[in-house]
Amino acid sequence: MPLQPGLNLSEGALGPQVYKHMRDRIISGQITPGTRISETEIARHYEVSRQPVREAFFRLADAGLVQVLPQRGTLVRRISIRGVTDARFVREAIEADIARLVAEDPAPGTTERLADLIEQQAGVDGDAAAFIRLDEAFHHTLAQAADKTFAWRIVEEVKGQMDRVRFLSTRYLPTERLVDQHRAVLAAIEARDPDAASSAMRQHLRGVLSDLPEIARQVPEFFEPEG
Amino acid sequence: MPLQPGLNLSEGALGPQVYKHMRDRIISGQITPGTRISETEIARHYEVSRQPVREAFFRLADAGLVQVLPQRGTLVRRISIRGVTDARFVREAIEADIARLVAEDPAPGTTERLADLIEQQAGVDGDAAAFIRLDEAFHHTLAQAADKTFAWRIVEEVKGQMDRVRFLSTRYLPTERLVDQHRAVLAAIEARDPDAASSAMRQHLRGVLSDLPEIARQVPEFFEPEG
DNA sequence: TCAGGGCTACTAGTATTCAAGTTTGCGGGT
DNA sequence: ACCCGCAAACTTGAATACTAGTAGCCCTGA
Repeated sequence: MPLQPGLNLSEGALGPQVYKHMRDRIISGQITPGTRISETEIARHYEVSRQPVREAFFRLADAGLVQVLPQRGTLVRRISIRGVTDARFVREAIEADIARLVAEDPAPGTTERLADLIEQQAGVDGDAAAFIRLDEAFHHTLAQAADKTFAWRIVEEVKGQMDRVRFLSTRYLPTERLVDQHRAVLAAIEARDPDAASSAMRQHLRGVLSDLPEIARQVPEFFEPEG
Repeated sequence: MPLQPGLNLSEGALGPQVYKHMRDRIISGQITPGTRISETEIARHYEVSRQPVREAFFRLADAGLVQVLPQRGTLVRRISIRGVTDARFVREAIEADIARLVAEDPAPGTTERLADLIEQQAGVDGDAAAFIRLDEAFHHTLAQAADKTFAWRIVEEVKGQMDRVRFLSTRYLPTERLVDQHRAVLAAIEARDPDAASSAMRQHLRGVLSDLPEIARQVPEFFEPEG
């Protein structure tokens, strides 16, 4: 008899479950930025005690998704343009090097798997969540091919900030262009051209946020007031 | 009437204080890797309740410094060669790009500050902790000059694994060579040569761990058995 | 009407208690 | 002497109780 909203039961610790759930809700925009949430409120919602919720909040705060104000409350951070571009910087640095490594020596089966993912992406139409999932799979596959699972953890940690923006641009996601960019990365890898792979990845990750200013203009209430 | 070992009082939350303290103790090798520690034990030691200690343990686990085994105990992770090189990979990717940015457009006063730090480093003799502190200041200054404080947070998170090794090589720290590498980075920046700055940084960060295998051979009990 | 002060309701931080699972060691039986 | 099994003493996970501090509201007084 767990709970009504998501689902928690005796399969694994509660803290991480709450974290994942809250993280998804924030990144996907189900919780409006600026909303004030409280530990007790969330605890009631999931029908657990404050303890696991606190753990989740810590990690969310580390990820920059919420802001804890002692004795005052916790609120969902608005998207900071600065924060998003900073996240992109880190991600670009890491993934450019990963692409380089893969191009130098691709693990067997890598190119096939990447090509398959790209095809699936080309077939997606309109479903932003599905596309983002496939996009994540593409990048994750590259990281695995380079045998850099730890680096991928860092990327994941940072990626959330970028995905928040991408969920906002649901209808405007230029999937065509993104798929082409993935193709460019794959082509460079197949050509065993590390420099090309690296720069294709950089171009891709910069392009992902090309419409950031436009989105910030359209939904200003989701964004931190400019500094 | 706080406590005997470190010091905690009514200035800030206890959790972060415990985290910092434990982190330092682990990174500097004061707690032997493989040691089993328990929340209650540490709580008694700091004369606080288990709650803040738990928070600290979470973050230490995230940083890969401890391993929490439910219902069994928590133990200080041994140094994993794989983990250290993975950390270096991430750090190299980020800091190479930072060095590139700084070389493209150094903030005013940057080169002077870097030169000053290098001089201080050259003067250090034998004191590993002091040298590591100055080394950190050098890299931190670069990050600030590139206006990448967020990226620096990631670097810090990852740096711990590398510093553990460096603390072990107290006497063998080739400070001369490291200072020279810093000079190379600075020279590239002063020459406004982004490519040179980037590759000098990469070379530096790879060199830092050149004696890693040797150290692992000398103090095998600090290291994870090879996979 | 407006300004000031105190009270109340709510927040997160901390401490304490309870629960569930694992390890360890002792003791009896073979 | 050895092995099996049970029980007690740990461990962390979760829930509850308590503390301290903030903010906002209402009431009072001018």
